[in-house]
Amino acid sequence: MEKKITIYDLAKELNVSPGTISRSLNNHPSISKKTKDKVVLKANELGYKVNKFAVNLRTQKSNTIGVIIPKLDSYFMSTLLAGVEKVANEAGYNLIISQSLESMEKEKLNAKTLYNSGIDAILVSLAFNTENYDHFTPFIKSKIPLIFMDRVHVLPNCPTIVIDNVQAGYDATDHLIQQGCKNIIVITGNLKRNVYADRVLGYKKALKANKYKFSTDCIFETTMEPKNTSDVLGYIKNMDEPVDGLFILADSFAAHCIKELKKENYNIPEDLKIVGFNNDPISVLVTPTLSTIEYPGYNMGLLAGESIINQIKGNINLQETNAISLRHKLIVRESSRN
Amino acid sequence: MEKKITIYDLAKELNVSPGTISRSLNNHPSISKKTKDKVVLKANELGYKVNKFAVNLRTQKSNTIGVIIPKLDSYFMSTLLAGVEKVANEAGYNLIISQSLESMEKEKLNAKTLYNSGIDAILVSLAFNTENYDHFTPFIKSKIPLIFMDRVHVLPNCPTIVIDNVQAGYDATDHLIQQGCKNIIVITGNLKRNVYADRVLGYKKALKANKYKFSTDCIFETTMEPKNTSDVLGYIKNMDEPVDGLFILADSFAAHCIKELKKENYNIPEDLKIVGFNNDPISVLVTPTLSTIEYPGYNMGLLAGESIINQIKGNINLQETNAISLRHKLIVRESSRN
DNA sequence: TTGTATGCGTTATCAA
DNA sequence: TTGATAACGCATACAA
Repeated sequence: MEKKITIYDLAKELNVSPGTISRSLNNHPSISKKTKDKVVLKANELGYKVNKFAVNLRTQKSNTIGVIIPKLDSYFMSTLLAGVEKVANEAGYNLIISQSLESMEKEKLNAKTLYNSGIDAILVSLAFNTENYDHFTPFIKSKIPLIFMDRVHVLPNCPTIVIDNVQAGYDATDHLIQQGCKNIIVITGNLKRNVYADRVLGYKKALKANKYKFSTDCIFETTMEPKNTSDVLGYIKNMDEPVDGLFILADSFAAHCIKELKKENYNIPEDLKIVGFNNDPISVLVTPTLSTIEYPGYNMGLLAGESIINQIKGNINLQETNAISLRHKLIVRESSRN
Repeated sequence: MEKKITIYDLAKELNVSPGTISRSLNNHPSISKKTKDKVVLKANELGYKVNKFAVNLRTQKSNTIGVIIPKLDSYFMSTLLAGVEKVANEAGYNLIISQSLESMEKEKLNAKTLYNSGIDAILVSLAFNTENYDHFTPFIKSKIPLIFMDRVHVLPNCPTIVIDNVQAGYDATDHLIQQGCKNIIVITGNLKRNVYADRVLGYKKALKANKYKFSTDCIFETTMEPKNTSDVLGYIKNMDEPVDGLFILADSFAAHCIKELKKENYNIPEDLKIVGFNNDPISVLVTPTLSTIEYPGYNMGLLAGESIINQIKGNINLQETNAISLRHKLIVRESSRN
């Protein structure tokens, strides 16, 4: 382990050719068991370690998957990543992870870096404000598999892994309506992102199906940072009709809102019913416990990992699996119960 | 971008040698501005992209930092990682992240994989049950910088980045004592890990300083998974003397405990005062809000990133920076207030 | 079953 | 300021 041992050193030691060493180490079928054993033994003895740099150059592959996500420190994302990492690791792939910090510019840089670093495939969840997708074309042109997760965009040959956000939005809204809410407001993140836009779409559909009238006033867009709860409260208080239902598209922000609302003496669920999104652990710890949509982050990660590895290995039918949709579930808790 | 362009292609196009191309692209001082411009222009025109595999092989470096952490999906860890990633990214390094899932065996595998993959340095936070550290010796022997973060172990030439867990444990306990608690129980994770052992040590010190007697019954070790709250409750209820203080070494678990305790009609803080650890976002959302120790995960990540990069670049004095300790802070909230 | 020889795309040394 | 050439360590096509 002191000096770097190469296959040439082993070859010299054992009086065979470097080719034989290489083949033995890679368990090539043409090599006799005897030779293989001999080589492997010697390799361990001398502390031989393959030089991945050479292997990579030779094979033009890195056994590495790149990942771009908005932020590492969110419950959903870290759960998703945990899933991806598990699958990738088991399949012998490493993960290079970078965060866009919700900025398209950083996302572009990350994409470029990852492209140059020679990853075999890439997994992406888009930043809040990404509206140009040219930074992904190099991957497509070079036929490097690209899969979008959760915050997706439709690009040729790039499968997406999502839940049915429209239906989820519908389910949540319909539930609030069934609970008797008359004036339901949606608190959403950036509507450029499919996840939010689709949920809002579902909200509208549910209103329509229940013959409620829709008004754009009922949509409040925010960055969903804790400091912005006061904006939400201010907005709600100034509505003409009293608000009795809140559909907040992220549990963590919903939890902060609940805290503020309680301070202002709103009674939840009596005066105001709330449904969140994600089934973040916070949802069972907050008082009242938060109704929400279960969002299978870990499973999404597992699936994304499996899919991308299948694509790398070429054993997948792209046409058939262009958009994978995972199942969501409405979980009713105290915050929306009568 | 269609066919792979190499420096040879550029050389042929421009009638210069490949060496000149390489030097131009790397902004080597010996090349005239005119040639450089010409080369760069052509490179962009043809969509040239360096082959990192070749660069890595040639230079025997990968500009990549390996990371092993117990779990990606915890607030503290994802925050820590966010910090590391930021610094690394800005310095032009990629992060290869793998999780041990709290298992020493997986940690060993991860270490081996990362070692083989040719990372330039490695950052580690140990699994719950790691008690053998041989899997790190290859890095030390090969002089690959290794820094332990948070869950650390003292190994030659491996700096550690931590907070003063002993003092933090002392502060929390002393606070509970000052609030009038007579019988304080510590709920801890695996005591093999410095973070927990040290906090418990601080707890003992605080008892001693206040002339309280210590009993091993006052320490309850658990995996701190939500499902284990009932064990905690059972334990507390069966104590001879009524418990009036709880020092729970992780906010997330503390939050779950509070929920259970409230169900059992404990009054917090009247009957029972609680201090957690980490200043997890949950601590302000739970009712009552949770007193805790602020744990600077993001800053720890930044520092870890900076330190490891300094070490890679060789501009650091190892002796001087063997153990970096970050500042913690007791945050008093409702759960321990009189 | 094994050996030989070449190339993967760079960087760096030495000469010019 | 530039060119020629030799590594870097491995995998593989082709020969033996």
